[in-house]
Amino acid sequence: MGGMPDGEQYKMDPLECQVVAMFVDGVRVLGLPRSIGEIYGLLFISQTGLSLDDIVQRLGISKGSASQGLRTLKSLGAVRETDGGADRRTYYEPAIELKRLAGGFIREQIRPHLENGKTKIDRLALSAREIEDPERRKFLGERVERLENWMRSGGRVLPVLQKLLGQ
Amino acid sequence: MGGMPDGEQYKMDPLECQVVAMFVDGVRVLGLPRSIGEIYGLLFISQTGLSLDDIVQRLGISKGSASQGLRTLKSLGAVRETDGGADRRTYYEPAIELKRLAGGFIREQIRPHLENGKTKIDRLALSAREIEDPERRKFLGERVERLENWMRSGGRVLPVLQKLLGQ
DNA sequence: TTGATTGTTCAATTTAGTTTGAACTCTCTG
DNA sequence: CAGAGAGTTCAAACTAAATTGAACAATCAA
Repeated sequence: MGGMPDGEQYKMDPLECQVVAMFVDGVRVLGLPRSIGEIYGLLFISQTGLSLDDIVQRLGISKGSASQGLRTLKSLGAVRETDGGADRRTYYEPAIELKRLAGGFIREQIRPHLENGKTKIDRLALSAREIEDPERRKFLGERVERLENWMRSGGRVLPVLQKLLGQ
Repeated sequence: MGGMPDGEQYKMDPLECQVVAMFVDGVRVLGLPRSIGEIYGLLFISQTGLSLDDIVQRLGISKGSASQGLRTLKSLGAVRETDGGADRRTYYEPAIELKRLAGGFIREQIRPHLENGKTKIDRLALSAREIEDPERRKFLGERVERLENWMRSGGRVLPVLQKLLGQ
């Protein structure tokens, strides 16, 4: 009789909220959606793996959001699945080694853009060579070269980054 | 009689459009608004400095957007102003050294978040020490330590990054 | 001082991106 | 095979962020 209404029993405590809010801020810098930060933050501060339903309950977000967020986190290598034993559910745990997190982010979010950029610059270089006016053509050639330099620098930096972050 | 309608005479040519589109993509990765990419891209591919009105005309964006975009680019050190001689207008030119661009971005966008994160972790560490349950307290202490490590790594990486990008 | 020109500000609007939730698939159990 | 539980999908609703544009400030010239 009486007692706590359904849905109240899984709320996060203030400290957990603090951590979740911190990660929400953190992922915004990386250009990822809020829910990703919430989910990772909750996992980060939880002592045991959590199921999709646990996450939905504690964060008060929809199953759809949680499912999509977990998919992204998996693709980034930021969470891993563990089999719940007898239970039919999947449980999720966070990867907490910076090396792994940074590696996943670089692989999934940065490298593709670098590749893409290189392709675009190649196309640009072709267009630039077609320009009639020699002075303009020379200028464009210099700019294209500059862009190619930027890309080379980017390519050189990433492995160093990963190395430094890998402890 | 006849002739080109007003507003047509300053449109960008296809190659300029290509470059602008490339930079629009580029800045999105950095979490900056589209207009920033458009403006920087246009300046990057222009042989002479451009006034605010030039930018408005060629990109077909509002004066407000151009003004705000230029402010951000200035704060990032990505454009510099040149005085238009007799002209009362200010002209803008792009900074094209990767070192300068990366340095500005790190200073304006990354460092502040790192500082902010450190503050939040300090507060978190205090909260964590108040927890009654010793097992939970120990776990939280470990997580906080992990966060502090991440921040330290971040702090170490930035100078190296700048060095590598500085040619 | 008045009018013209350049650039800024910010409330309202528009756009882009995220979240929801109902419908669906898959798999397991009895 | 029917039904229940777990998880996914995606169109629609919602929210956050960028852009517009009109009013405003600042500066200069006559």
